[in-house]
Amino acid sequence: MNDTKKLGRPRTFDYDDALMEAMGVFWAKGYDGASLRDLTKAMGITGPSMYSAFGDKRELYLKTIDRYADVNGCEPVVIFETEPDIEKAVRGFLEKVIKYATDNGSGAKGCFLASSVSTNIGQVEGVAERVAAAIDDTDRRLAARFDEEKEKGTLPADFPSLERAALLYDIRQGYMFRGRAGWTEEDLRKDLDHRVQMILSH
Amino acid sequence: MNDTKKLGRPRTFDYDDALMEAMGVFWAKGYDGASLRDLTKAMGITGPSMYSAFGDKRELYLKTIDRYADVNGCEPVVIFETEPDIEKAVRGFLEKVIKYATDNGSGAKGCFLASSVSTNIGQVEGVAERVAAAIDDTDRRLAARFDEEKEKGTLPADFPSLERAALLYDIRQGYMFRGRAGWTEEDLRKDLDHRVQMILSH
DNA sequence: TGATTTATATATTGCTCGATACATAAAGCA
DNA sequence: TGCTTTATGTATCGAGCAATATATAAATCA
Repeated sequence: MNDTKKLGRPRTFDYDDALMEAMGVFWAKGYDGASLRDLTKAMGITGPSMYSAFGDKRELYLKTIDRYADVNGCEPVVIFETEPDIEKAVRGFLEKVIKYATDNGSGAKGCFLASSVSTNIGQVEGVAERVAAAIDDTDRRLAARFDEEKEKGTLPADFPSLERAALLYDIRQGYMFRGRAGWTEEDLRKDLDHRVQMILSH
Repeated sequence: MNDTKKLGRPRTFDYDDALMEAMGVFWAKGYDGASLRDLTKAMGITGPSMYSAFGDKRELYLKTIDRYADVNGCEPVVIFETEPDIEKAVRGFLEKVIKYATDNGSGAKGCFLASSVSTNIGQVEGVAERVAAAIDDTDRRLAARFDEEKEKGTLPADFPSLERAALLYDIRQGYMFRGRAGWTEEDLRKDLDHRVQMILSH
């Protein structure tokens, strides 16, 4: 679209790489906790470069969200979509969610959107719409998989795909919440069987 | 225990009232968003009085949490405990949650703990333990009601009270999340019947 | 080459934050 | 009535924040 050659000194850093680094900082420290110093240091650029390339802190944040939504589908959802057996898919989804929710390793717990960004909904303008779109998208992706199973006959024709998809999503949110409050992987795994059964019950 | 008369000038404001005012500010603006100016103005006291009476901002926050946990049981839970008919109790619980989650009136959405405090778990020391205790307490209160129904014979003897209680709690968390992201009451009410049925299914 | 344009680096801005030093007011105790 | 203790009010602290002004470096275009 815009093929016109650019004038002036070219950027000396990679835009997308810098965005990914910024995402990591926001993920680990949250929006308020991530200072411009933290961000620009991780991105390997100086303050003015950040402002000229991304606008301001808020715009940078929104851009990391958009990038995440475009590229990184949350891993649990990908597992749910690719595992052939539907019961294993549901179980695999929840197991991955539990792993994410209780992994203290990197400092970046859970799905960026569901776990980190979601806490800034009321605080940073533009976040709510993006989170809402992400929830909607995930609901639909999960429901689509259930619909496939209905066509294959693995699930009954009257299986309420969208309701179960939304329930699965909310269960994920519950796990994330409990994980952040200190529940261990072992704790959360206790009613895994029960929940898999509930999701697929008819 | 400590009946010794106090020396010196007595406090000219009511401790508990000030705490409730502070809670309102934290509720509406979050921990970071609530500045000392906001807090002391709402409490009707000056900075030094706040520090001498409550310690610092973080301690004030923790004290509002403890006070909320002691006094204000979340209204949905109370409804669930008092409504005689178990199906109406579950429905009433969820309806109240949806109301809370989508009410834009006061600026203080949802349960203070589940909706506001929970977003600061990783950020403010001492919050995680309190939230964990609150989840645990709520799980048990919900499960206790199911157990009562089992004794009355309204629910089957093998009804998994604790699992359903935890599920009910996580559904609440999901509603809160969607509400904050912009879902309307009408949106959330759509699969209310489905979820009531799931919670009570056997 | 010189002119233009854009990115970078240094240094610094004004602001708000949480927290306090200081002096004063008001209580109990002798 | 002093003396001690605690709360209050004013005024302000240093730190850290997001954001910029200014000058310099590196590219394209004539």
